[in-house]
Amino acid sequence: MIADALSTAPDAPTRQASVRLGALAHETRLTVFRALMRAGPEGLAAGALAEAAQVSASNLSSHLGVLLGAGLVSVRRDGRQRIYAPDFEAVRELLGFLVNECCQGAPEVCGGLVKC
Amino acid sequence: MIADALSTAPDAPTRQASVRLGALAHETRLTVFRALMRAGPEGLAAGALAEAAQVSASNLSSHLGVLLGAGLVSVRRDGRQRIYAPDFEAVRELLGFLVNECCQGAPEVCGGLVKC
DNA sequence: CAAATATTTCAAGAGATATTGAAATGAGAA
DNA sequence: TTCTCATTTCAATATCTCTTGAAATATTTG
Repeated sequence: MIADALSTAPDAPTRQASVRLGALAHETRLTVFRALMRAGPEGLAAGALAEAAQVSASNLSSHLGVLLGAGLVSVRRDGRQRIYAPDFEAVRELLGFLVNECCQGAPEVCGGLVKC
Repeated sequence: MIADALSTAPDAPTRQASVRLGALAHETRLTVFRALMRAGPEGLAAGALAEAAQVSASNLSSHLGVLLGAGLVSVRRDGRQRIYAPDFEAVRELLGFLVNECCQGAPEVCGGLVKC
């Protein structure tokens, strides 16, 4: 599909949002993602995440690949471990997309949501 | 699995959030959901949604079933059409879950997000 | 260098989801 | 009643996604 001027392909933000939502739409990945958000920019090693989520290293690794592919996390190497950290900008984008969607129809849905 | 005191099954909110995220994690469904949010409580007929998302009636119907199963939308019958409407309470719950997760690690991610 | 550690990659099988088109259902209109 | 319209249900197929375990890779330590 080189040029699809006549098709109704969803726009890029919608596509990206659905990829990111899909990345979070798995209990193991959501658990891992929550742990990373709690950990903050420092991040956590893959091993620590495997333990937190109670899954095998290889299973975890494939889930981390999905989160990475969605751009929700990043990795860096530290010695023999790999440290994963949340990508806050991506999270902000995703939340912004959802909030904007919901506010269009119902501002009251969002009001009072952010109580940081 | 009647009693899983020793297992590390994710808690109910996490499970519910992952089901709802999964329901939104599809371009057709996300498009449909956006249209419903924009339409507001009045909702939209299945036919209108099929046209908006450019998919067949039967394909749309199965996607609506997923959104319904996740509790993100409700249906009512009006003559021979079925009108779908967003469930704002469910949306609020989901956004609240995400925002709380992200605020735990990084309050600044959420700040200034709600500009309704 | 050899051993140990942390993690990823790969391949295979299982399971879940998506897409189609045809048939069924349930109104309302003629 | 019979026709048409709006929508769902069903069954079949196709396509992803998950999970596993074994093997590969990279890095530090002895």
